[in-house]
Amino acid sequence: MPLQAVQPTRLYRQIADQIAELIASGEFPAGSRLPAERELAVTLGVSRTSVREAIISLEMSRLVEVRVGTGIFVTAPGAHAHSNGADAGPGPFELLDARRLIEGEIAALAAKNGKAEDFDALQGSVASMEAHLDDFTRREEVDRDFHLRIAQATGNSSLELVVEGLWNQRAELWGRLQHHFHTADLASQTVRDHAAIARAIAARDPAAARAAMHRHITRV
Amino acid sequence: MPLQAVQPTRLYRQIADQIAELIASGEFPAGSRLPAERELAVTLGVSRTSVREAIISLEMSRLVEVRVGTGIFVTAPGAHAHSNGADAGPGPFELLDARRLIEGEIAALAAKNGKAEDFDALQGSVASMEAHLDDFTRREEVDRDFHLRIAQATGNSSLELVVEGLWNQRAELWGRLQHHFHTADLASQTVRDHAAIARAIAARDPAAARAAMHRHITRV
DNA sequence: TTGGTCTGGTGGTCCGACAACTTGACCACA
DNA sequence: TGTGGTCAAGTTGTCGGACCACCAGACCAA
Repeated sequence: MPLQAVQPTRLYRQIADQIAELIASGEFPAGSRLPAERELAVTLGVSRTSVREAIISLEMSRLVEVRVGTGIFVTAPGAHAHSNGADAGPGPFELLDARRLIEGEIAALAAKNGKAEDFDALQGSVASMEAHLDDFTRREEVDRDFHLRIAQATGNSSLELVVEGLWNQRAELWGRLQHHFHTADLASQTVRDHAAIARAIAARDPAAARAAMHRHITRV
Repeated sequence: MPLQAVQPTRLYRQIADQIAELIASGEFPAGSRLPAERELAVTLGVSRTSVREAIISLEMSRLVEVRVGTGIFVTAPGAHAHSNGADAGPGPFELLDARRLIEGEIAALAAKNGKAEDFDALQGSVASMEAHLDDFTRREEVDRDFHLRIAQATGNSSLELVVEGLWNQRAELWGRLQHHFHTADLASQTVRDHAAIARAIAARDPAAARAAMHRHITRV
């Protein structure tokens, strides 16, 4: 197994992850106020600058809303319905259904068309996720990357764009969703699922690949 | 019209927008390096802190990639090609392959889940195309509309977005492709194909719907 | 009751400093 | 020749402190 690249973990990401997890765990319910930036900085033992950067990244993910002079608030689910009005967007179950259908077929096609280097890349992605089991943000990136690589393995860049679109839908959903189940259990389950999918694809078994992908997404 | 609420514009937002526009306009091509943070700060007449916050927001949007100790780079990976003219993007055959795979499955699902009103809409779309056989632009619209309605018939708005994405890819392709075969023959063949697909879906026959869609796209 | 003022707390921005890192040039040694 | 070490310049990362604008609530006077 080749060595994998390491990269420095930036502080603001760790902070953002911690806060995101607290929100997900219900420590900070939707609509509640977070501690002040200065207070967070002292509590976390970092500078206010870093806290601010973390808050901005959370704001970008629509997890949090900053009100000048007042405080930082956990985004309430129905908050931006007013500005968007009619555009409800697809629900999480629709998205998962769509992914099961499409990514299942793509996995099958990847098993048929994939090349050795694609299989290696998938294997590497699984290993990378295993190595970052406790890094929430990193895990999300690797997860997305894994599914994109499968699409890449089909040799069809159009399909790659389709999968990218699906993940963008997912990102949009993220802001509207209140709770997030991100336990250690689920993370390791995801790793196992990914490994199974990678195996089926590498074995060039389209039916097994499709089935493994279906199982994976159903479980999610 | 009553007064509308004003909101304070935060600096990092304005900066991020400016940089994003420069990237979109090709001023900073994919893969190129942005000026250093300090330099940007001087150029924009703001503090480095604000520039950093803007960069983080761009990083969150995957528009930009920060390499510690080296610089800030416009995200380049060979995946997509919107702003970069040199990059090939998906070819027409890739796109058709992708459409055959995905729209085939969607047609099958539409046959399973579709409602009577969906079938009517499809039927209406076919009739509309028949009525505008010699109007090129109108035909294109109806064609796109037909495929979108099928996705709609699945009752899954996520899939609708996927099909929309595929047609956007197609639109982009046209910008690069000069000529098109648009004979009267092909037009009437398309009408017949669409009619066959609509029939199969209305008959709630998933296998037939998938097969009809495959035949249609293969012919194109 | 109404409107003004004050006050404490909050986020927004700026500045200067230093640490950690990357890169390339240069140099000593085998 | 080339291998590895050292150094310097430039970059992002983090820090602490400072000041400003803004918000909310308390308080007060007409």
